[in-house]
Amino acid sequence: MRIATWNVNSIRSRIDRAVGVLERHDLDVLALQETKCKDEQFPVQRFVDAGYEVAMHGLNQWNGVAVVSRVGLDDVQVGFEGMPHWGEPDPAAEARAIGATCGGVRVWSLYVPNGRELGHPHLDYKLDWLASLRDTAGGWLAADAQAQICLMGDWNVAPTDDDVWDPGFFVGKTHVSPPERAGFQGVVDAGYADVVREHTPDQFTYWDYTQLRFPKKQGMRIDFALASPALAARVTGASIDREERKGKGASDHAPVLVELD
DNA sequence: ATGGTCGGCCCCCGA
Repeated sequence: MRIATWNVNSIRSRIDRAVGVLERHDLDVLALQETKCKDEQFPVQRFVDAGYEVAMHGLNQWNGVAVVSRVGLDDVQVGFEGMPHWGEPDPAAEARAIGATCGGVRVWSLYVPNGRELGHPHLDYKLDWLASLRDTAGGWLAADAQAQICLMGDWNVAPTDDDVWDPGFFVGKTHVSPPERAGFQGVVDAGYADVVREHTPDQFTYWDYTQLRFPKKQGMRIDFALASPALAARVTGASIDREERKGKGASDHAPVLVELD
């Protein structure tokens, strides 16, 4: 089984590339973030034509998440228990998390709040969001230690200084601050392991569109697949599809892929 | 080379 996560930065503008990713990597499941469209605008048929089912949740031109699967798509759930919201009274309205059971694996597509800037209320929202995820996902493992769960998506956190091209550049910026790193670590401490890093040393997943960041290799590692112990035991490999970042019409993120036995 | 932001309720905001 092969699963992946990708911040697609608008599914409508990149549907050809998305189908290409599925087929090139022979993926069973793909978690998408920043779909940037309402559900009725989602190009579902293109995935159906390629042999996949889709569960999505997006209410506006921001955010938006989806799970694409060809190995079943059961028990779809939008948001998680206690998920904080921003602006909208309905937690589901933020469209930042969707989960489904695919081929026996509980897959979550997550789009962690960006935080905007240090001191901004949105950063508090981000930290609250990560804390709620930690508590809820930790609870799933407390209820079933053998659960096969993958929390994957755009975490908007670079957990170590090795995960940014120049730590000096990021002093005073979001994504690297101690509270954000603690928020990420909290989910790890709740029992979820990054199963990609060991297979992709010194690789980034995101390069800003500006300043020629990609050709200059000035990126960040902020997209992760965190697996429960039972699922982590099945991982046989992982990779980051840097090729997908190349050329006209690329997302600013690269797909992150995980192979399971 | 991969190339000088990009996407979307689009001239401004969020990432």
